[in-house]
Amino acid sequence: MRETESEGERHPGRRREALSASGIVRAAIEILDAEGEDALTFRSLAKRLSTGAGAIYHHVASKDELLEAAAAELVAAIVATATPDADVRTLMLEAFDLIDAHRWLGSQLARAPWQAAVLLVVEAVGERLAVAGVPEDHQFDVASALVHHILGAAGQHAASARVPLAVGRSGLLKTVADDWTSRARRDQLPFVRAMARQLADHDDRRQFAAGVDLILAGAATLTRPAPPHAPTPRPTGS
Amino acid sequence: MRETESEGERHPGRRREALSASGIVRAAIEILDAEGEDALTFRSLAKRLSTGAGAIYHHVASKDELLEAAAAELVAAIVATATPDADVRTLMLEAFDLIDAHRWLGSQLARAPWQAAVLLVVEAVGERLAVAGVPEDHQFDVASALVHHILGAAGQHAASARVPLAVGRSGLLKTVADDWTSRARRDQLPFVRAMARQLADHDDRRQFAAGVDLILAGAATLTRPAPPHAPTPRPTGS
DNA sequence: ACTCACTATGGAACGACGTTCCAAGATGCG
DNA sequence: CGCATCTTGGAACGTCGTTCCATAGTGAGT
Repeated sequence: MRETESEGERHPGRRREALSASGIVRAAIEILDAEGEDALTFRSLAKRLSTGAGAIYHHVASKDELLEAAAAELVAAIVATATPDADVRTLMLEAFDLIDAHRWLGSQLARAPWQAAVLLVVEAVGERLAVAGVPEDHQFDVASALVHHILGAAGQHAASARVPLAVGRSGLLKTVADDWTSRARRDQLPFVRAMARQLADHDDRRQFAAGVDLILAGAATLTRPAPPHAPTPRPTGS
Repeated sequence: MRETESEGERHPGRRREALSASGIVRAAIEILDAEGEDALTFRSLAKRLSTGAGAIYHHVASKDELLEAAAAELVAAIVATATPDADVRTLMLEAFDLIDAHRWLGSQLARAPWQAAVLLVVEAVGERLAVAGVPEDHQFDVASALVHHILGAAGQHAASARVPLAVGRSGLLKTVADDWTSRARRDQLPFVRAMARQLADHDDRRQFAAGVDLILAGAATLTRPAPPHAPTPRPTGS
C-alpha cells in the first residue's frame, strides 16, 4: 500500500452482479441524460455503480471510449428500429429528435467524426440517397452535407442546453448581441438582431427541417433531367 | 503567505510592458496555432508571458472567455477585411479556409453558438442573402443551414487534427470502419466503406464547397420564379 | 514631496478531474 | 485443494481551472 489506510473495511475480489461494460455504458447514459455532460465523471459513475474508479477501468479503456460507446448505443437503437423504409428526410428528423432528447449527444458527435455513432448516421443517410434519386457520383457530397447539418444543429442544441433556463434563449441571445454590438459596433449586426428578435417564437425542429429541405432541393437539381428553362445549377467543382 | 516560501525572489507590483487583454489573447492564439487546443493552459500561457496565472485572471475572466475572444479575433479580422463585396459562396469558402488554418476554431465555434465569433459569421452570411436573391422570409433558414454547414465541417476538421499523422486519415477511417463492422456487422456499412475507400484522394474543401452549392441551389428553387417545367420544389414546412 | 487608496502582479494553494497503481478477495482449473 | 488468474475498489498521482493573498508600483490629493 502507498500510505495511510484507516480501518475502513474494503472487500475486493469478485462480487456484485457482474459490472459489465454494457452496464457501465447504461449507467453513463442515465447520468448524462439526467444531469448533463459535466456530471459524468468516473467518481460519479463509480458511486452510482457502488464501486471504485479502478474497477470501471477494467471494462472501459477511457472516458472517450465510454462516451463513444454511449453515443453509439443510442444511435444504433434508433437506426436499427426506426422506420426501415423511411426516406432521408424522415430519418434526418428522427436524428434531430434523438439529439433533442439527449443534449449531450451533440457535443459527443462533434468530438470525433470517425466514431461508431457518426458512421452509423452516415450509413443510414447514405443508403437512402440512391432511393431518393441522388446520382451516385454526388451521393458522398449530399451525405456529407446532411451529416454536417446534423452535427451543426447538434452543436447548437447541446450548447443551448448549457444556458441557464432562467435567462431564456431569446433574452440571452439578445443580451449577448447587444453586448457585442455595444462595443463600438452598435447597429453593426442587423441580421443577427433581426434573427434574435424572432427567436422567441422559434422552432428549432422546423428550422432544421427547412435546412434538410434546402439540401434535398439542391440535390434534386442534380438529380432529374434539367427542364429546358431551369436555372443553371451551379456545378459542383470548387 | 500560505506556507513554504524559499529564497526565490518575487517582484510583484506593476512591471513589464503592460500585460493587456489583447496581448493575452494574442499569445493564446499563438499557442493554439502552434501546439493545439490541449496545449493552451493558464500555466503554459503564464509561462509564455513570463507571469503567473493570477495576473492573467485580472484581464480575462475565464478560459472560456479567452477562447471566445481568440475565436472572435480571427473571425472579425476575416469578416472585416476579406472581400467586402464577395458573394455568399466566396465568404463560405473563406470561412472554411480560416478554420482549416486554425484547427482549434472548429471545436471552439461548436462550443457556444451565441459567442461573438459565431454571431459575426451569421451576420456576414445573412447580410449577403438578400443580394443573393433569397426571399426575406427564408433568409433565416438559409443562413442557419449555411452556418450549420460551417460548424459541422469545422467539427470534423478539428477532430481530424487530433488524429496522429502517422496513421493517415484514410487508413484510420478504414480501420475504424473495419473494426466496427467486424463486430458481428461485417458488410453492414457498405456506404461508409465506399466513402472510406475514396477518402485517400479526397478534398475536404471541394466537398465543403459542394455542400454550400447544394444549399444555395436549394435556396435558388425558392428564389426565382419557377420555370414552366421546373420540378416541384419541396415546400419548406415541416 | 509625501501620503495612501487602489490596482496589478505572480506564485502558492484548492478542489476536481482522468488515470494509474496495487493489496487483497473471489474464481476456476489442475 | 492449491494456485494462477481475474476482479475489485480505493488511494495516490499529475494536471487542470480557478481562487487567494502578500506585496509592489502608481497616481490623485494635499
